[in-house]
Amino acid sequence: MKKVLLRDVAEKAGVSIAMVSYVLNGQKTDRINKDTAQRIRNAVEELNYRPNFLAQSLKLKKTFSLGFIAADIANTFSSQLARIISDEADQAGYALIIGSSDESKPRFERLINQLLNRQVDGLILAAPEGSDELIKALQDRKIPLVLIDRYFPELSVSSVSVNNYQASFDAMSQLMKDGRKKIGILVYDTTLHHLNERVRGAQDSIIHSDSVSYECHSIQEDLIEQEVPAAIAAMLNEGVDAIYFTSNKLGIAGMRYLMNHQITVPTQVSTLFFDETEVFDFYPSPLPFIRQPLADMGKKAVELLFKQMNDATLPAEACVLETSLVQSHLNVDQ
Amino acid sequence: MKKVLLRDVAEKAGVSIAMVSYVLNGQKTDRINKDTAQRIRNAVEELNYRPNFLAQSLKLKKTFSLGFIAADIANTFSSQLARIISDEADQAGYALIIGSSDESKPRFERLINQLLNRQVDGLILAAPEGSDELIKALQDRKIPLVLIDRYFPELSVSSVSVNNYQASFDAMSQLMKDGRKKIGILVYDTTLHHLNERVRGAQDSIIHSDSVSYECHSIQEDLIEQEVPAAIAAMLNEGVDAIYFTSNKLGIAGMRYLMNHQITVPTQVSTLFFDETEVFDFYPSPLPFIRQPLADMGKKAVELLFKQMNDATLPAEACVLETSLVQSHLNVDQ
DNA sequence: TCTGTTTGTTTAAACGTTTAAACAGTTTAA
DNA sequence: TTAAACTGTTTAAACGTTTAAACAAACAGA
Repeated sequence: MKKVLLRDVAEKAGVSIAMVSYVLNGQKTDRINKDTAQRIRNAVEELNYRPNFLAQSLKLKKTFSLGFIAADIANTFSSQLARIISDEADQAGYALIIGSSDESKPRFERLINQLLNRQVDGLILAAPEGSDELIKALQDRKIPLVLIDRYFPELSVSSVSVNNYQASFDAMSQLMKDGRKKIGILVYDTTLHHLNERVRGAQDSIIHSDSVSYECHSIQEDLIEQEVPAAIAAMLNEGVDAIYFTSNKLGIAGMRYLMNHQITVPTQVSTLFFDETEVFDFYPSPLPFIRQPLADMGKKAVELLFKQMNDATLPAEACVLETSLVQSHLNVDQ
Repeated sequence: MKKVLLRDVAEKAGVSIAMVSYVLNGQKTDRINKDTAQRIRNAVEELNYRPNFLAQSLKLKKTFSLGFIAADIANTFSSQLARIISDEADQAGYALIIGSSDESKPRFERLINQLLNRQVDGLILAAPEGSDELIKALQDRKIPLVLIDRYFPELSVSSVSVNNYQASFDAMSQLMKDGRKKIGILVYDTTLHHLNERVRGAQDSIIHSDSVSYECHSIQEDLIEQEVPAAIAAMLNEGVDAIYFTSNKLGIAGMRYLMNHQITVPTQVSTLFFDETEVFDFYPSPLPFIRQPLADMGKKAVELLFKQMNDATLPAEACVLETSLVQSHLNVDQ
């Protein structure tokens, strides 16, 4: 079962391979004889010819594939994003190669090199901590590139993100309006700007009111299962009456602790999550959370990327999308 | 910022491009002058040369990439599998291109063609309903291929799956041992063999005991949100005291219904799930489930695929892995 | 001195496409 | 009648690698 080549089609149709190529690519249609064209199309059909993508790409210097490096593809946030980006790319005739850095900078760098070796036409990146110079270097090499979720304020690179500061600010206002007096904030110990913005927004909001206080606990990403329980225990000890989880993984670890210790929400302590997960469905009470517009983010990222691919001289564009504060996940459709 | 080519390196080192290629690929090491080799390596380093993957692949007729088509990448089962397969491929120096058929056969076919056009070296497929002839055709074309999760008993293709029948059989035995008398089974209305095996195993198990009865409800995949509530309502009406959800999506939809109607588990009705999800963490009582050995499945699939890629004449190998019945997800690590 | 071997390197074809340029034959315009 | 323009098709170079084969120089054995 040999591979069918352009040459085989040409032979069968009794023409040169150039003719087959022209017909297949719809070029010189005004010049080519209708009968010949039809003969070629028939041969293509009969032999079930499929062009070799590698050869095409090599010649055209375009692979019609995009790369997406997620922060952690096992995380719902990433996988849903991947799904949307994949669909968008697909619709435009592009394939998507997905990688997961697992928040490791060396791994991130390796993946980028892999993708570039494979000559992807553009990159969508959820960049891990400390990867700013790396991103800068890519930009200097004029590689079409869009950051998603995370971004570096000192870098002028196209990006899609949400209003982390405002979202947190508003969420805390809501908690205070609900009468919470002492708010605990859980965040990663990180330099990632978007996460710190979440904390800053929360703090600024709480500072406005002098009857409410807060305490902020930093968690090492790789020690979630140890440090989150400790932090929550400490908070509860301090009389915290609301906890703000600034990421979904922190939230899940936190809720697991609360459940294991029979601490009920919102009666004993109330909670607020950044990001939505299916797990909320299984908790007996509504759990309010900040929803990111995943679909819009993915679509916008692909859109910005295509823009750049079409015109490398275009200036960077930072797109900031609005989040929404959702009171409950339950009973939405029943 | 022009791309650095083999030619540029050769020029810089004052040798032919063949020499550079030989040095880079570690060939003819006994012949090549040590100094020349070093000079070439220096030039490679200084110019930061990266080989063009397309050109390499075209020449070598090998792309060092695998394709994985998931049933639904937004489903935890698929995304975790993707993660494992991706890691395994990565370790072997292969990239993974991921697609999601969303259980649609036409989409599945399109994805396969895309992947083959891109000359992937092998495929790992979670095949949707009715795709048996398609798989057969691929096999006839001698395309290295491993089925995962789903398989077709009438086809002799390499596959990795779990003991669906036995898992269900044992799970039902456990429910009966716990005193359940009337068991409801929820399954998709499908011809997918692995799902039907789950039902068959359950039925065979229950039939053994004449004091226990069961009823089985078939759900249309695209109407889950309507049909699952209806089925559960009907079951409860019939006095069912245990429900077996044969897939995680069915389980989640089912639990959402139970929660919205304040029906508690296991006091009012007990449950059993095929597949594990993070959502179980958030339910106040332990929820028993059948666990599939995801990591083993992914690893085995990659292993079988590599085997085939290395020797196309090898016979198909069906690998059936053992599941485990887990009583509770909670308190495992605290 | 001649032949054969070893060492170090280059030449050139190949992988499967795309496409500018060339070509031959026919028609049109002056 | 001759040149210009058009029609339909082919030729051949290019994309960036790999690698078999050829080559040249140095050396060894007779």
